[in-house]
Amino acid sequence: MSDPVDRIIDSAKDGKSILKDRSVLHFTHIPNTIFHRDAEQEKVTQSLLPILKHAKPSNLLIYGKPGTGKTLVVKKVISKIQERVDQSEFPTKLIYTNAKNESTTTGLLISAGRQLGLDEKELPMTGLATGEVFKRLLDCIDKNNLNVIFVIDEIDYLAQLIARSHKDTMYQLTRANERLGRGSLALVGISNDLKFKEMLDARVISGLSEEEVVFANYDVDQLAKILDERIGEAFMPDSVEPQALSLCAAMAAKMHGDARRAIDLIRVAGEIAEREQADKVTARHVRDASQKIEENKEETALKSYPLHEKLVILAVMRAGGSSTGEIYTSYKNLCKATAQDPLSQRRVTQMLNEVEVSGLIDGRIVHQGMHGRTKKYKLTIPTETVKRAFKDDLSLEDVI
DNA sequence: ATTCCACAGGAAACAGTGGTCC
DNA sequence: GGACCACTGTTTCCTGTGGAAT
Repeated sequence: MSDPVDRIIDSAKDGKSILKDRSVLHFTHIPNTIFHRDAEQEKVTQSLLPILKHAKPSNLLIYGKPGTGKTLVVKKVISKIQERVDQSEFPTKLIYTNAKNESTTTGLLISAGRQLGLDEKELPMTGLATGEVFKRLLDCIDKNNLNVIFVIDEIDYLAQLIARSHKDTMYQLTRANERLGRGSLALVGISNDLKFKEMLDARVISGLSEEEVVFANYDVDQLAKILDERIGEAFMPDSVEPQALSLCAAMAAKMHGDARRAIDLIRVAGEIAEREQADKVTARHVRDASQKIEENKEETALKSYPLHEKLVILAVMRAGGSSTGEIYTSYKNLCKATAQDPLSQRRVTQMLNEVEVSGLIDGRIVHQGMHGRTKKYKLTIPTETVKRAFKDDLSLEDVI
């Protein structure tokens, strides 16, 4: 019997690859043509165009579900504009941040500052008041006479952060030009959530949405066309069955027409097919890929939780379908078994809500009349997935 | 009609960490 | 070195809830 490691390496080396260029299937890849987005590209270009005439562009708000090509279009337009602008005479600067990656509003401003070239000394990560961080940012723009386009992806998260911290960062950002002597700052907000404006102050809304562009969801045919183009670049000729392509498009169309999801699916399906040394990617590979993506997502989410959240999830698993009170009792027992100090019931209720948002557990309010009101929780994923995700956590060894 | 249960969930306060600024 | 700041994670306190029981 040959060595299993050698056998796999040898077969991979000898087997012919059906994937030609997998980087094309990565989400950062910007394709040459962005299908079905001509009107949106025109609108975005129009509103940023004033910068070519040395004037301040309008603030712009872009809406659309994930995977509708919003970020792609913005990046393309800005890179084209940057090619045309005379940098020596009219220095333009693009700053891109994703609000989802920042846990605080100050963090977002500091990330912007770094991209403007401010170092740790000029703009420290911590210790400064938000107003001071903002002032240093504006000073930098003013001093260098910069014309900045500040793209904030997933701006709805920023709105949530602001709602939590009661700061007026967003208002200050939209009115930054009033404080700038030289240079300018234009905001491009990208949001997945059409209703996010409801969270904002009327003053901020008027400042932010001088122009708006809405990206519609892709339908099955449009997704199929996008996939066809990417497959042509990424795979060897005739290595993806038409049924596999159609299934990918159909599955992604069900998820509000998410092109990114469609591309992920075909990539993972391709990798599965390649591992099996199949000649072609089939519909079965796509179904396997879909299942694998889901499982990975759940396991990663479970693993990323802190210890007490994990204990709460285990408590829900043990007391499946029970009320908050019963779950709390189960949680306290788990704490005892793992030698942890239990947190308050209020905090555990809060954690249950947080976990519910992620979709791993499902909560339903039940009115029991004389027996009060409670919320009953149950796991939405198999208990096996939870056990698999937690098995490497040493502090949970005794309770799994 | 009123009472009562078993919580849900908002608000405020607090403790602790890790930093800057003067 | 003390005042100040941002932030996280938590506790404490409190009000609200809807239907069964009385």
